[in-house]
Amino acid sequence: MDEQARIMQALGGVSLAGHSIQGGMALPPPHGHDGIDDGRKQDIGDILHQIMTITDQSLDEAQAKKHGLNCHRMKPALFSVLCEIKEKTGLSIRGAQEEDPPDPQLMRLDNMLLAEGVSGPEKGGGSAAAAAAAAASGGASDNSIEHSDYRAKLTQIRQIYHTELEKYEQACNEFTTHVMNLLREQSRTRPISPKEIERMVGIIHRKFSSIQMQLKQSTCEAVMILRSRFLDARRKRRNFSKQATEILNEYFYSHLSNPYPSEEAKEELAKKCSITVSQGVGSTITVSQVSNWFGNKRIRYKKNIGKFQEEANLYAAKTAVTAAHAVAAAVQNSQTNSPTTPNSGFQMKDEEFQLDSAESKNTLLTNMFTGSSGSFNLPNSGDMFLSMQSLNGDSYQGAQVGANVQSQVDTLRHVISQTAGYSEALGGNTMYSPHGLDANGGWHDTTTPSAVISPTEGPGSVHSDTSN
DNA sequence: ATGAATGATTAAAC
DNA sequence: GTTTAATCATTCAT
Repeated sequence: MDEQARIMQALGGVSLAGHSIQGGMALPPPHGHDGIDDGRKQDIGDILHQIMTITDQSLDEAQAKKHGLNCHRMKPALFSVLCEIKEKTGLSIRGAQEEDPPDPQLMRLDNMLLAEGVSGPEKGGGSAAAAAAAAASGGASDNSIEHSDYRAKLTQIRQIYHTELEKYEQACNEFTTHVMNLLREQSRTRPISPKEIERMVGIIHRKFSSIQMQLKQSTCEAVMILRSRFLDARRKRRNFSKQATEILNEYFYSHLSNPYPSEEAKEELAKKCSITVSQGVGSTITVSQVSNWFGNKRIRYKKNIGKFQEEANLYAAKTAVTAAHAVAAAVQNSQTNSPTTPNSGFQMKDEEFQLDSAESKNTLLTNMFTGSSGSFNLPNSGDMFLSMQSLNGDSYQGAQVGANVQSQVDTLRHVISQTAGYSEALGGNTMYSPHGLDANGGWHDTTTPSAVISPTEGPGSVHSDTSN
């Protein structure tokens, strides 16, 4: 009967997933031993000794001894004596220790695991299914794509938790069965009431549930760590790629008078930024990230305009090239083409000037406006600004090119105004307020005349709907 | 190591 | 819902 051996092994210590059950698991000593006077009868002493040591014997030995024990002539007498003693000592389970009070900490852990979706009903199948589902719905919701990684990891934890829990449960049942068998067997040689067995089972279950609590505890910890690492995105903040920042800055400085991109514009910016960065490790940039960026940018720009002047000039000049080119194209177009078909001229590919004239025009414009020496003062910046405005508002009113150019007017305006105030700002006086910012520091509503919606856009531009 | 830059979060206001 | 202002936490540059 190898069951005996297995019980012995089980009693020696149960090892589960690294946790070993030690101490407290041993069977309680048979009751009433200390009630017997020493050396009452040699036979009894022998039998007791055999009972005590039977578990140490090998299988065959034990089998033989047990047989001998059961056939011993004194056995019935000893049994009744043991029964009597046991009754007298009255150790027969008092109160059965009431039902274990629900441990508040255990309840807390249970609740948390349930709330985290670790111990609750399985939703979404396996980890792969969950991840796939998250990825599938990613296009619709930013949340799920952001948290798909988190969910995958959570499912992992959940799986580990469940398998471990099952293992514990199984081991607990196995162990209980073994102990019960052992006790039943022993009940033939010593008196054991069903109550006692019940109590033993209770003890075993308590031991195992304390181990389960450890498991729950560590699972909770794991979930907490996961939470803090994944849900708090600040922990894994990555800087945007150079290109993405450039795109965002371009938009910002070319819409300086009203740097509040519409939802649509944000989406487009996010798409653009994501495309340009798609190859790299850099995460795709979401609409909410664009919103964050603009929020940060606005407040930081406003807070310390001086610090952003260089950058502003850079981007303003950069887009000013586009604007200038657009204007030039428009002018040329209006001169050479029929005003009724301005589009054909305006849609002239940007690659042209980006290839052959971007460099020269860029430096030209930059030098012209900002003055490479840094001391160049634009005496008639206001005139230039006005001329620009009239260019846009009057000469081409009604023509769609004017609408398109409008979005660049901010840029030119900015370059001009920034240039005008450049030395002052560098001197530490940041009192000067650039166009688009009112005295209170708010972006006033520059009433852009019907020009905000541009039906024809250059390849590099983002749909700019400044209404709203 | 240290401070600046920067993306994200938060509360409060609209 | 969005925006502002303050703040946090990380990354980058020195």
